[in-house]
Amino acid sequence: MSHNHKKCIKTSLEFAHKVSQDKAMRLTPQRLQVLKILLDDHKALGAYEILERLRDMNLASQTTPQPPTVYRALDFLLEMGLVHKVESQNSYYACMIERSADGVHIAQAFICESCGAVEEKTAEASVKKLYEKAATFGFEVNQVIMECRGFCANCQKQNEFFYE
Amino acid sequence: MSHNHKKCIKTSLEFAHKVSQDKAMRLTPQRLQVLKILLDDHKALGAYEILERLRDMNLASQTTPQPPTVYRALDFLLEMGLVHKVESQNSYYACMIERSADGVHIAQAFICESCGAVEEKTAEASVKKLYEKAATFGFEVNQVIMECRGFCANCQKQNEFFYE
DNA sequence: ATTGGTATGTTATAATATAACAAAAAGAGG
DNA sequence: CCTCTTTTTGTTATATTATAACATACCAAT
Ligand SMILES: [Zn+2]
Ligand SMILES: [Zn+2]
Ligand SMILES: [Zn+2]
Ligand SMILES: [Zn+2]
Repeated sequence: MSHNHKKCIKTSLEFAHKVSQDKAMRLTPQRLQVLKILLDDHKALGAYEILERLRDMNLASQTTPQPPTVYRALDFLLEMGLVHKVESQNSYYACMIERSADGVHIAQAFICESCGAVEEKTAEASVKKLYEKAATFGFEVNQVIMECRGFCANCQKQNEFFYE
Repeated sequence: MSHNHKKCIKTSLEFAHKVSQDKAMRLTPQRLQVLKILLDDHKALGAYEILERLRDMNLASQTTPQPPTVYRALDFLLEMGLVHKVESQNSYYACMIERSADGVHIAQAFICESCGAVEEKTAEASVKKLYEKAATFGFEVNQVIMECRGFCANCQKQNEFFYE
């Protein structure tokens, strides 16, 4: 997945500010810091990895960030739809799809088990089928979790020799 | 979800024995005990809930089961496709769909957030769409996780007054 | 019987997440 | 600006989920 990641970050941050304003929610410096850590690249990080980076970034400060700090920031960012959780590995990544006004949406994550990269895609088709299935037995859907684990195109190339 | 649960358990156990034989894997008493605990009803249990029940069942024995005992049994049952994990709540439930020879399959779990019941369905349509999406960017799928959280038909009925 | 693989028992600890409460900061209204 | 209320942050402790490591027991095949 090669792209202009600087621009990618810029767009995401602009959207984050916008959606926070719209919802009258406060994207405080701490929350922003966590978001930036996750935007750093397209990988999912565990809460304690985020904590480490947060500490690295705040060596000058008098206080050392603690776990609740990270989890609170994540709660906020998840709520705003700016970050998603990879349930199958208890890790978190910054949303990377173009969104309309509202930040909240169903994410479909493709997680590479070799390099750890996460590709997020919209999932209208699969989700539609899933809703149809739910309807067949009267299930009312609140939340959909779709995760796909495997190998990204890059890692397949790099490991071609395995298949010879 | 009303059905003949006695028969439901019987069928599942028979299948478990069969698939273990076929794969030359050993469905030992401990593993069987954990499976039976999960078959008890169509809910997902956490590993430590399973542990408690296991302890209750083995009060007579000299030894008290420990966490690794549960996790090892779960690893086995997951591997055999006899049990699935609900990634979004770190819990486990016994597979409840009719399966062909091989026990391993993609499960689609509908989890009621009110009563905790899990309905498992086959998900061919959604999964097909998901594979198609993966193909568009060369992603090689190893594992698919599909979980749907919401309210089952029963709980909707019982809470109708909420919507008045 | 010996051996090599598999399963279990046991202890300790790692990794993930939250409770609870105090202090500080921010926003709303006068 | 001052006060009140709500939200956010700091801090300590602890709950919850999962695995490492190593010893022992079991089982099956030579
Ligand atoms: Zn990018
Ligand atoms: Zn997203
Ligand atoms: Zn049943
Ligand atoms: Zn199943």
